[in-house]
Amino acid sequence: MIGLTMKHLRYFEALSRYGHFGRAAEACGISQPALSLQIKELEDLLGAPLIERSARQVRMSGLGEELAVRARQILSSVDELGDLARASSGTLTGRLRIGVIPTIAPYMLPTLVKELGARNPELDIRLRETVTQTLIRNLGEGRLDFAVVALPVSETALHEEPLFDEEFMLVRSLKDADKPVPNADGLREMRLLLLEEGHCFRDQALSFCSPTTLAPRDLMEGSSLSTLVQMVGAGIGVTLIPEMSVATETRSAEVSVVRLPAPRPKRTVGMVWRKSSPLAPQLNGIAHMIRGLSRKAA
Amino acid sequence: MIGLTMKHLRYFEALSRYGHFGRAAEACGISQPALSLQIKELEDLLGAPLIERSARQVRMSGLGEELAVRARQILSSVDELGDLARASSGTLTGRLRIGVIPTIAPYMLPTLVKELGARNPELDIRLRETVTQTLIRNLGEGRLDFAVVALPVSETALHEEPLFDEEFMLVRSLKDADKPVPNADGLREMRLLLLEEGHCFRDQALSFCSPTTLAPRDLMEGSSLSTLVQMVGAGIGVTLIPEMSVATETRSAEVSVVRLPAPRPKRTVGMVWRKSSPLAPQLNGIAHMIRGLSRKAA
DNA sequence: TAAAAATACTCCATAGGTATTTTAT
DNA sequence: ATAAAATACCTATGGAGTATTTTTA
Repeated sequence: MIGLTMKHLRYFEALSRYGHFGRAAEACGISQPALSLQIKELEDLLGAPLIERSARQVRMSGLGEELAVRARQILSSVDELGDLARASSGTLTGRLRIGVIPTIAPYMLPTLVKELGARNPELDIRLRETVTQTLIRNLGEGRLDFAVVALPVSETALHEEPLFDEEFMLVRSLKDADKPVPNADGLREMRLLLLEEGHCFRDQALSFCSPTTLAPRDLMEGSSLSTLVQMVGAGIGVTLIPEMSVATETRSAEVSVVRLPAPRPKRTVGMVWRKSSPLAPQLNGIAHMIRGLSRKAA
Repeated sequence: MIGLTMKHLRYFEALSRYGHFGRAAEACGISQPALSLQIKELEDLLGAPLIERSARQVRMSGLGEELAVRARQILSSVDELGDLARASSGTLTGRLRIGVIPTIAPYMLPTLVKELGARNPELDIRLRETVTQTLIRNLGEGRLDFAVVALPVSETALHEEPLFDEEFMLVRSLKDADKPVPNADGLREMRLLLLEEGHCFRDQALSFCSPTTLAPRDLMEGSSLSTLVQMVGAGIGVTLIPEMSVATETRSAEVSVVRLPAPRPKRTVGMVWRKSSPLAPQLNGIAHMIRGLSRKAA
């Protein structure tokens, strides 16, 4: 493919993403005709139509779809070259894009960002908080440098670096504080407050209460651990929260927190990054640092 | 990595390959200063030195080595985009680069090329005959579209498509034609003629005669099956050759060819190609065609 | 008729050429 | 002294802009 340029790929990728010449051109910071021309040139180069032009909508041809996928891979590899160069300087510099799931972010980010910033003053830290599924996709697309999630994620292209295990704690109303601590069977009889669909912590908590597909008798949903704890405080039910969130979430709530009996539910918190990431040595360093921090906190 | 172009990668890849600005420039079809400029620009872009300039020799820095590897991968992915487009036309067109090992090439290529050419008049067939190891490397580098070798090759990036199994035949002097057919143990007592190092067929034949590391008592080497058979004809020893070569190689030689007793040595002949190859459907078609040809020949 | 893509043209940034200088052996 | 890379300078290709036309829902 002599004659093919990065611009061809960049512009075509944008077109496939937006499905609109004008929008794609804007995203690329060029004019619509400029993009049109480059796309046409790309089609000439490949000798086959990439989009079905019906003047009102942009539809990818089969070849176009396939090319878009490959173009994304190539562009992501190219972007990694920049990381490679920055990583070679040894120290962590430039931009670092971190993704964290919502049930970890509020409790870990403050110390993590503070430490990272202190040790690498040059570092431009960008954060993204969303569910595991989205983080994994973003990693694959090269839009994140690493993510902190509950392991395993089981993606062959990603490296998993365990950080620490942590138990789930039972949160219940103060007036239940004297009652015996329930086991998994007991929990199933209570009104259990859970995060909404999409959060892995919801699934982990559920799988503890009902290893089978049997759902707990009564179940309510909230969108953050904070909300759940507040609801418990209001006497609406009980919930499970990870150990690291206890200090923050129960500070302003009138609730009782107890450790559950064995088999104690737990999750493994870890970092994940692309196996191809040139930042691997630095990321391992960060993992080491986090382990140090969590040991100090414990 | 905004601003990075294919040219940067192409030129740098050439420089890393030739280790010489002038030679690399020539290979790229540009002048030496033009290449110098592009390399310098690439270094500025990445913000780090890629080569150690000591005026008399070009040495890659650590970063340079790593970049060269990644550049090769990217360029090879880019080259595949061209195949993708050609493949989308359904029929096999353009250039098809085939690699075949020496113990298959002379017996299979004539019919293969004839059939392929007949069915795809537009096809520009390029051939390369060399040992498996080199073919595999060439495949990985994107310099071949597929190869015909003895399976398995066990490369995770490559797809293996078995074509047929074939036995090894014993070739001995005409004056031994009446003697009983030796087994593996018997073979070890004879003077065995083998291909020189590097040919997988040599290893396959050896492993039959001496499953342990025990080498046969007496061993001589030749550089082609043809030579080996001629040597046998001259009464120098015995040798093993694959079934497909029997017709060709024994036509002009005064030798006796017999099938060996069980466990009969055999090899699996198959095609291999990059799992990412867009030509996969067409290559499967070729595999199908070859199976048909070999059935007819049998 | 209105929104979106394709054409027409103009301009300038830059890739690449030739000629030359610098550098290290 | 010489081979090889860097520098200087010039040219021309083509990428991108604005203005406009074509297309079809």
